[in-house]
Amino acid sequence: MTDARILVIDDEAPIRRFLRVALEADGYGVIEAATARAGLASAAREAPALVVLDLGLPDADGLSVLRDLRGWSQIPVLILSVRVDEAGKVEALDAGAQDYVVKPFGVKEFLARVRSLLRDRVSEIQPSVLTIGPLRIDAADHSATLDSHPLHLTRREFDLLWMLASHRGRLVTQEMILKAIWGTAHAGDSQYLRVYIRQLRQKLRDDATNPRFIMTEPGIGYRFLEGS
Amino acid sequence: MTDARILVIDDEAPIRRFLRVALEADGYGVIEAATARAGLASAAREAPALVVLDLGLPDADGLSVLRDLRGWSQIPVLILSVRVDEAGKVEALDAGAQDYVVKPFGVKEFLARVRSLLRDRVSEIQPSVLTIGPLRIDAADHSATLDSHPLHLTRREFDLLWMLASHRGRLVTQEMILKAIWGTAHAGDSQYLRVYIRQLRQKLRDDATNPRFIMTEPGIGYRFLEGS
DNA sequence: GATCCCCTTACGCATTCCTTACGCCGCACA
DNA sequence: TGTGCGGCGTAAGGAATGCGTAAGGGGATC
Repeated sequence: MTDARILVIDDEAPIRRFLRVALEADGYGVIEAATARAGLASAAREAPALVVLDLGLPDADGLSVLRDLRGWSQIPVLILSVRVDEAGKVEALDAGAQDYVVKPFGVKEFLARVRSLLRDRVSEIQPSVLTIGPLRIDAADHSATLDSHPLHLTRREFDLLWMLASHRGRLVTQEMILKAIWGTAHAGDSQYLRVYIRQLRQKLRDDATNPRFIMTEPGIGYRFLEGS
Repeated sequence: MTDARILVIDDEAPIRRFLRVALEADGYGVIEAATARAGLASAAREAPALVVLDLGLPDADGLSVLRDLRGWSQIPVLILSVRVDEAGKVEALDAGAQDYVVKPFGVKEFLARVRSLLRDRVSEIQPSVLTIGPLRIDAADHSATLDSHPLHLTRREFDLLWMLASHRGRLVTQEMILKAIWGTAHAGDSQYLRVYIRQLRQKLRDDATNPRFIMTEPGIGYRFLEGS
């Protein structure tokens, strides 16, 4: 039915498994993350169509995950929580969540809410494999090939490539990239970016002054050029 | 805060009044309809930003209103209902509703859900692209074209162009521009302005004495002329 | 213990920004 | 009609910033 991928951020393995089974039965791909840190990293690397976020994470306040995410992404977020009080709901929704479901919940309602969230955004859903000219990028197994030859990319390099390529044609600001890959605390360290952009370009056999792939937008950020 | 108008379709006058008071307190305009028929007519006539639909209407099944609406409109719909069972929720959400709130409900949560639904549509309402005659300016892209030819603008030049063009037709004082682009500390350095106005005009092929775009208002500021 | 990856620093170069200088025009005033 | 003045437009050069590039240290992994 659909190849939309959904990121589930929850520290409890049974709940993750429960959600995985339910979502996969509806035809979605599921990515799991057990911690806030891993969840944010996955959100940046995988560009899922939806994030299901449990607020009861051990390593960080769930809302801080949401706020961090909203610093660089508009991916819709469905919150799971045991809190039934209004203040908690209001806080989460105002922090940028699209929906809020109280545990325990019915799986049919949950799936219906997921369908509703994804329905209006079908056109924005990223496939897990991008093909741009001679370049092929697979988010599922973090591999990339250029002219059918495998590219040996490090994690940071792949994250950066995916971030740019999944926004192909559009401008991506330095701040967005830094927040997504290095975290909000490093939003000003643009030097990181220059170093990794350089390494990426080298592996893509790209030229900074006459780029095939990564175009610099001086003072703003970068843009991945659209393949013909 | 906002001038979005919300259509409330509910047959019970006290509930309509209750919702009106709450929504207006949050700065929305409210349109009331007491029947399915009147609600659909209002939705078509007023093009509200959001529809709040109570399923317990006397003259028609609430879901039929929703399905009718979805036949010709993508206005987001928030459902109110007394039904707590999953089947009812699933049916409504799958019929095209964006959210489903069970009565009785907390007004704070309700308002937060309204904000959430309207938040995502702001970008659609407020486009980042200006088109003025042969000139096209895209704020999200930081790009501009003149007669379909790309303009190579520096950051300052683009900021200045956007400042003027987004106030098209209206007078913009030197002080406003200087404070916005160079900061309050440079509110008196009108020489900056003259230099960058000059560069902008050059790139826009504009003539200071007989301008197509940027008209000087001596002693006060500048005005971006309206395209015909 | 070797390798790989990430972070960090340094430096040259190009672009952009700021700053200064000067000419023109209209206006006021004599 | 001449003169001074203020505001604007224009030109050019030095300062500052931002980008690309190279290289090396520290820590994790195997």
